Amino acid sequence: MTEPGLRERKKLRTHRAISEAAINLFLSFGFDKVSVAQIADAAEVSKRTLFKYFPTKEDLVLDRFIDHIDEYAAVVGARSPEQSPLAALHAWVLAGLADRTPTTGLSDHPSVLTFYRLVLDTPSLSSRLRDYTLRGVDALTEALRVAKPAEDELTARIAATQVVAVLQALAESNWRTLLNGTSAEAHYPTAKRATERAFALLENGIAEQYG
Amino acid sequence: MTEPGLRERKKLRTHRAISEAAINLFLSFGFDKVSVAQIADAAEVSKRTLFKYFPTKEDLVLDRFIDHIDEYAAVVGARSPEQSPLAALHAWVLAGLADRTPTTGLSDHPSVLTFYRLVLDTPSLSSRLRDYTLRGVDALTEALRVAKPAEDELTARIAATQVVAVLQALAESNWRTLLNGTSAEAHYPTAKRATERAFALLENGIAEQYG
DNA sequence: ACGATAAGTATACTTGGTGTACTCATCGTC
DNA sequence: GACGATGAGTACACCAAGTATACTTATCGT
Repeated sequence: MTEPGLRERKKLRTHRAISEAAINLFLSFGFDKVSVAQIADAAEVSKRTLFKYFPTKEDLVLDRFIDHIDEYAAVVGARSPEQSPLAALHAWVLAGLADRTPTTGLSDHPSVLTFYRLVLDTPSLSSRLRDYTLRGVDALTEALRVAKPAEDELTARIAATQVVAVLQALAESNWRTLLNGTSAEAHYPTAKRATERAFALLENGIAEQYG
Repeated sequence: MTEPGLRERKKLRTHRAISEAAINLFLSFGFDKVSVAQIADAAEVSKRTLFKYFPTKEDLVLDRFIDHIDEYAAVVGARSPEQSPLAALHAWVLAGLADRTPTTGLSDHPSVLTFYRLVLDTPSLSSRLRDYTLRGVDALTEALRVAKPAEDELTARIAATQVVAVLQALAESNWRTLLNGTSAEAHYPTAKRATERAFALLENGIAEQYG
């Protein structure tokens, strides 16, 4: 186990400096009111360096989401052997709600809230976030294939698509409620009920409602 | 019923001239190898005019998809009263497959194929296409609410999300098969089976497979 | 200490998209 | 059939995201 050298530590610091400068400016003035040149200035690096760390302006914000794109797949992959993929995801979402994990959309820490507001009302950010989400579908498809090799690829893909779409819709619904002023505390029971409902729809289909 | 005046006809012509110039150039050289300035030149209009007709470069290609955004919602809205929303969508997809409708991904007309190839291997185009798809979800959510007012908004939204995601995945799977060289004729039975499977998953859920 | 390697910079460029002020064609009305 | 209002189209200058090139400087392994 080698320590990270000076070079690595400096890279980390530069990364953080740029990211923080960007977020601060974005939160103060709005995403489109701040140019990357201003951010580079504030972080005391050249524009070229900035783009070496963050390939696009959007990534300055969404960088923090990237770690989470494979989360669904990871949950399925790490489940205990007797647990089904859906059961694992279900339990994980419920735990996330109880913990007020940002991923579930039920965190009302001010910083998290402003962050989500930024994303939701900047179209280019929402759009690029969806790009990431799509990669999550690929990962989950793969995880489902591993979990149940008997099912064919298309089935796994369809199921993964449904799961991601539903969980995403659920989280977004929670965000919007919180952005409207409801506290996480107050919304918790409703969010829990919505989750149960969503998993019921996933598991048993929508024929009962719309078939 | 008034005839379209000269002004309107000229607008139509300009629109077509720009669109055709763009598609030709894109198919010949690739989306990122052609600048909007070149397209404006080829269409003999100013850059400013081009952007009056097509708000972004991507829209030069995706303009033709816009008409189809609300298609799912329209199908649900126009169904006969005794038919359920899902049944209407199901029948419509099967009819589309039989007709080789481009929307279903089962058309192997060369022009349609090159068109889809262009979209699939240009990330910015795929991305913007997904933006449109999302608007389709909104429309379908609304249509489902009208169809079954007893269900709450979140349920409708979740169901709509699932439907759109699944049908999209189906179409994309068909495209890829056709782009790999299989004829629409040869793929038809498989595509039909996949559709039945997909609707079964939608209607009855995925608990049997992954629960 | 030293040479390889990689981080960072300065500068100029391309290109998508917008703002402004203008010309010119079409339209409805008299 | 001329006439003023309206809106399509143009020319030109501009902004900002991202890239290419050629360079300097800091860290690393030997």
